[in-house]
Amino acid sequence: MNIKDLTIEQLEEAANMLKAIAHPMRIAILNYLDDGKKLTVTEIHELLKIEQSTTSHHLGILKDKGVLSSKREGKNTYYFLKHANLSNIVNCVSKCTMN
Amino acid sequence: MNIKDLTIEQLEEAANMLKAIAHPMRIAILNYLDDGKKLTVTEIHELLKIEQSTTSHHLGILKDKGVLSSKREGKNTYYFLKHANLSNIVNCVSKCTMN
DNA sequence: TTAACAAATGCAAATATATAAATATATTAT
DNA sequence: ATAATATATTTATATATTTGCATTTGTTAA
Repeated sequence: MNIKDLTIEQLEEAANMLKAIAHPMRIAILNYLDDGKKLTVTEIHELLKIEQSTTSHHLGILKDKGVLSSKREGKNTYYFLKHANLSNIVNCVSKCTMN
Repeated sequence: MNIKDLTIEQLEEAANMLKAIAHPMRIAILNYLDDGKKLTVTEIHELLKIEQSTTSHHLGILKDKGVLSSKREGKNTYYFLKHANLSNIVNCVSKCTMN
């Protein structure tokens, strides 16, 4: 299938995924989750110094749009990249800002 | 410089770039502009079957955020990718939708 | 300079998103 | 069952984005 022939639904799915990533705090989250790292909501909330509810909200968006997965272990929920290659997107754009 | 140490300004710039891309019509536009192709506003407006002003608006956003460049030739303005590697982002996300 | 075409801009209404405070739910230990 | 901790959800307000119509600006040819 040619990439130019994406249906409107596929374009929307791709856009939703990118939209999920396209936020300063969510990019910062993804930068911490490279190399298969797994972090809890509290760890991320402390690393980024943002509200717990805001952190949970951002993680929910990333999970809902297929960027992250999560796994509960006791009281904690660990979040991690669903597809390792999604790091490339963040790396690529982040590098564009380092000139 | 470590990618984890991006400043808030750099995170915002990266987010703005991704936000520019993260729209169904704009992804469709970028899919047409691979391999260094150059297309006019009218060509894109006809290919995508969207209003001329809407097309121009989307192209303006992509240019403003550093995704596209443009070059006027007579009555036409040609738009093209500013950095060839930005195709990777679109390819990567688009492929995620083709499973 | 006027007509015709190409592209960009101003505007308004509809829709979507971000944030944080407050509250609710889930899990574990006592 | 209660307390303590971790996470998620609800809600409200503020802000941003999308779209197309109408208009304006830029360019070429007659």
